[in-house]
Amino acid sequence: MNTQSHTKSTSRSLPIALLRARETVMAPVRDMLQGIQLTEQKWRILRVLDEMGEVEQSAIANEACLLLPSLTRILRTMEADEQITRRQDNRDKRRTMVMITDVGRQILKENLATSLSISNSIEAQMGREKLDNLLDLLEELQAVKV
Amino acid sequence: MNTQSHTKSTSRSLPIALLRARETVMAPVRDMLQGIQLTEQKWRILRVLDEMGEVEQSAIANEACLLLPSLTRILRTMEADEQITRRQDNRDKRRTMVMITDVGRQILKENLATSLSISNSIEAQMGREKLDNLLDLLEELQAVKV
DNA sequence: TTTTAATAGTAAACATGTTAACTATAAGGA
DNA sequence: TCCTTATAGTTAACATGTTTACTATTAAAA
Repeated sequence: MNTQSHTKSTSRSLPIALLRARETVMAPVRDMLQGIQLTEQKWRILRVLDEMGEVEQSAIANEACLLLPSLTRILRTMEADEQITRRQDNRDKRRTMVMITDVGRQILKENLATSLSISNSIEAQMGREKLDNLLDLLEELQAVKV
Repeated sequence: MNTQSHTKSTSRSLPIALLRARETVMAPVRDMLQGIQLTEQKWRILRVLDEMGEVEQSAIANEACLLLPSLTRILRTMEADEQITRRQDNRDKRRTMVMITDVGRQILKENLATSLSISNSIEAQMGREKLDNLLDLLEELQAVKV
């Protein structure tokens, strides 16, 4: 008898189930990104910036689910690659405002079709209803206070 | 109009929703682990080993959702800390068999209660039914071929 | 106002994620 | 058997995750 015989088996463990599910979804996205020298994180950042316009770094971190120290490093290379621009905010000099560039937008544009076809493939196999159900449950889980 | 106006907003994006949900679930687990100098990955490895007995590294990687190069490094420190043992398999000398030690089991034992109370707290707030529903959907998503 | 506390971001250190190249061993086919 | 291919694992290099400590600036309290 093992130590955790009273616990859920790892196969029915929420953290691992979330991890595995994410692996499945991200595998084809990573294939796409590898072709264009972009990491999953940079892709998320570009999408958030395109969606939100010029925003401060904390907002990006929040939306793209990254910690600020990681973001600092990633934005440094993205700025060097001219995918984004950064400038100090005038009102609050602690803030750095970040914006996507045309280069960044071009990357999104060029990969939109592939990205969409991946989503569509998942939707086709799971069904719209189940997918919505899943997203609702995930949103609810996020809101839990542990 | 932004580039991805035809795409799902990031808030309704499956990869980010999975990431966020995982953050919520793992936050209290990380708090627990930080107190005992253990990373989330080492915790997963100990649980898998306790559950599966002596297994080869590929099996651990598979179960704990880790890549072999990561596992190689992590097991090296866990072996030094005497939480696991490793030995070459006689039949197939390519394989390394890994086993949890008493030290490792003790760590699990000492944190079982906390781990359980975290699970229970989530279950209490989401409800058993929804949680099962979520786990089923995640399992189904994992099985999708993209 | 002066002090104190909070916020935004960076730096450093160490662990893990990720890919590619490599070694050793085993399995299969000619 | 010899050659080829596949498998298990390691190493190296670079990117990100994670925590702690730090700077600069702003807000709030005394």
